[in-house]
Amino acid sequence: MSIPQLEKTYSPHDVEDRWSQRWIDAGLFHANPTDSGQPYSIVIPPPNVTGSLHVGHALNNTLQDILIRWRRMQGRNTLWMPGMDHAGIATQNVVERQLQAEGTTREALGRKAFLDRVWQWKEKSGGTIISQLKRLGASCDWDRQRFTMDEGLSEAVREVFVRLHEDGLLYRGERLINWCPRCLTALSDIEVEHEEITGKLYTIRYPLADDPSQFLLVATTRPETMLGDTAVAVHPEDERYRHLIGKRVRLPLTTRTIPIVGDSILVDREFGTGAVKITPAHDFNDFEAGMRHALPRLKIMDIHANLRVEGALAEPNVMEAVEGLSVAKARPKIEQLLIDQDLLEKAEPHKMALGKCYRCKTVVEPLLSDQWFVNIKPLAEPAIQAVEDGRVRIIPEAWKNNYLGWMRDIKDWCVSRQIWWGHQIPAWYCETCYGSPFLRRSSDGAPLIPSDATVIVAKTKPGACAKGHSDALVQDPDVLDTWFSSALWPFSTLGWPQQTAELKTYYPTSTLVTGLDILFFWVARMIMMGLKFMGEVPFRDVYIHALVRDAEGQKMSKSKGNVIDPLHVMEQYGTDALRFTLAAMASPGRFTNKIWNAARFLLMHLDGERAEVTPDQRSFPDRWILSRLNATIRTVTQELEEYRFDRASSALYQFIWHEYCDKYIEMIKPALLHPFMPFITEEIWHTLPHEGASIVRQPYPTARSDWDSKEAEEEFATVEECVELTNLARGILNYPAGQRLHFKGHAKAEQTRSILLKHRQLIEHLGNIDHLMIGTTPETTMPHFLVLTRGSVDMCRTLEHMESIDLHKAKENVLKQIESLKKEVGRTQQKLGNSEFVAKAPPEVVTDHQERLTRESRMIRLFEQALQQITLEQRIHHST
RNA sequence: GGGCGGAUAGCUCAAUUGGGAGAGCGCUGCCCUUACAAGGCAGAGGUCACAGGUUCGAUCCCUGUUCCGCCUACCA
Repeated sequence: MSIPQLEKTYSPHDVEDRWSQRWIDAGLFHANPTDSGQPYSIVIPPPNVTGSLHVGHALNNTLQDILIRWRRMQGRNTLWMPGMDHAGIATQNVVERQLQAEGTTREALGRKAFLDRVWQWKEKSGGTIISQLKRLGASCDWDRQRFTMDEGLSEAVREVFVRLHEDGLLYRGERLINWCPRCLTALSDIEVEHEEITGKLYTIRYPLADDPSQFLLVATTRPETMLGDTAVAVHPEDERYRHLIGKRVRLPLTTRTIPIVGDSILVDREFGTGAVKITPAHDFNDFEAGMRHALPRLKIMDIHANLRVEGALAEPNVMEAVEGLSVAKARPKIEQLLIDQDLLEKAEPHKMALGKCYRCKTVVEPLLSDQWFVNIKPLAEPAIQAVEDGRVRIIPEAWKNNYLGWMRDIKDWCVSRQIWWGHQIPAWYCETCYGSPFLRRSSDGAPLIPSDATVIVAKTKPGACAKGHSDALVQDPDVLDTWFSSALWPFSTLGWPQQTAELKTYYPTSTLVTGLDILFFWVARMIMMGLKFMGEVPFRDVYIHALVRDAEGQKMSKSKGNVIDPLHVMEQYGTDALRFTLAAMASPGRFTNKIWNAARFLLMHLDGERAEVTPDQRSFPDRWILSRLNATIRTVTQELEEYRFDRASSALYQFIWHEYCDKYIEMIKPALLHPFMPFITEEIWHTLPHEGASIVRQPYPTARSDWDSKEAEEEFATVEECVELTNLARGILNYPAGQRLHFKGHAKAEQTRSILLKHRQLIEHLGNIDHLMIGTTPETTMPHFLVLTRGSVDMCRTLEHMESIDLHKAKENVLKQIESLKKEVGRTQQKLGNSEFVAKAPPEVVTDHQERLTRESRMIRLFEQALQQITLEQRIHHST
């Protein structure tokens, strides 16, 4: 039977398309809870339904796939659960932009029609990233794909919401929250990005009410909010201001007076003037201070962050100047008005942090509104414990402290969002009980539920309220934070709240693979929710991988235009090349071709029947490479256990390229490499003699002790030493690379001599040697030999073909060698001359230095002889 | 402001318990040697950020400094 041959170069595209489809058709990635094998499961970090594959996804999913394929080949009952996230704000933004292009808005469409529209979009083009993940070779169980807005997962969301509420871990209330004036929704604390900017610190004169000739100097970075001031605070122990506490100041630009209060928490005596204005409705600290002093909250901004100062009793010209303006536009107006009234003491440059929406980078404003919050401390406590006692391992461990620090200082989680795309909050209010219809929000017509309306939380719409009214129940118009549903992902995807076989088999999952950027957004919340609702951690190991950065170390982002498109890399070099590069952080392209050609070479030489041969019947090169293969199997397996993808890949690279390709070309074992490079290994595996339908389910190689061969490895080391010495001699004497030469080898020990005799032909072949003589004494007789030494062997080089070498250059090379050797000898001698070193260093270190000295000295002597020989040759050469 | 991590070859990074620092890419030179020029062989290139300390000996341990990154924070 003829053996199929490979094409001259590897063509990734055909191979990848073919195998992707066959793997899926054959159901090779499908997991079954009743299958044998210890379960191994991973839930995918669900990509946004709007997303497309970027290099971060490629890295994240490559690493997961390596783990999954490896464990599957090890015979584990392996599940990789795929799916997508509905990404509330991001997705809503996408569809709203489409509407804008069509000249309409979501408000014009109405909630129902808008949501239909989003679903339509999702069905049509929402799954781009899934097909891209398939192209990456991700061996997910695609039959089980989930979406956070699926009915099952939505049920889980409602269940969790109701139970949290029953347990007093969820409440609704009016608080100051982070508000994005562009997305028109509340954000949680961690959805705000802080950016350091240089603003101005304004010092403003607030006249005392009972003596307007006297001023209290107040420092602020946000002068426009002064219209909402309801007090000024000083430190109660500050001698400068103590006597003013209880008095009032006239609030500039308004007709109001406000009290001076003493507050040791808010006021830092060292900063600014030591007096600070309090604006409880527009600043988080001031909100707290306002509570302490029972101050009124005066709202002066609308949801677009435009000034609405009706209630502020602003002076008419002030009102006229700033009403309806954005913060950015109002600030210089206020500054000018203060200057006009001679109330601005100074304005100095000042560094400060500015909060921006992580989705759209709009400046967020603290805004007073009714929102839903998760009472997080009782959930955080067990989640801290789980990491502290190691039920969840964070790898690398350096991030553990990061997690613990954040969790210990965690704040209540604002989970309501004022958008439409998402899980609508399962809470109802009775307008009949309330006594009047709820107001309609001006922006979108949704009901504006007052803080004091009685709330009914239930999984489905109740038939009637507690008092039996059934005709005017209104559902909360808000939806939940996207991360609320993704926090449930490890168990909601497995069927919870139903007690499914999947849940029983695959929960807790084995490993979570993610980037650091969502440690708090997602990982921490999954741990909290998993412990609360499953009574067990959601995963054993969290592996946190690096974020992919560009040449300047910047995060990649579309707006910076510094993204590497993984699809482009796959196009150019193939998927396996991308995967291996990401795993190893090596450079792309070459490795696949190397493997391809090694396999090609093998196939050219494969013929006849292949019988199983025991190791001791094998040839020397066979025994050596098997022993090295064994070592590689052990290393790769060990490194994968420890999530050292980089070291595992470099071990594979080292073995395949340098040991297998460079030194041994007679056989191949692609299976070990399969998890890293699934396509090319599958393709090669099928051309090789094999049993079974796919490499995907082949047993992962394990080291077998009968392949270990210390003798073969030692013998090969000697062979290599000889070859390296001949190469060195070639280099020094600058012979052309291809020229075949004579050498004479001398072994210092009888055992080494027999190795040389045994492998004479191999050395001749690898060293491109015409004839290797093996002598008993090194030939140092002038003028015929150059002798080099290393470890156990001397190599003598007959000085022949002198016409083809540059003697002058050779001399230079030898002198250079001598020079550097002498330097080393000097250092070694100095050390050995130090009596303290000899006395205190461990004996083996001293011995090592002595041996080094002997070796180095001998090499100098040999090179000096060589120098004489060359000089002599030069003379002969000249005289002829 | 606080915390964490980092600074090693031109670039990206290794070096597990303190005893002459390595790889990949890039660079230089020589080779199209029938598996592979996306290749082979050889080579150059490092005050291990800086200053002290401990030690016979420090890239490694300790202290301080500088610079960079990330997280976090209410100096208005």
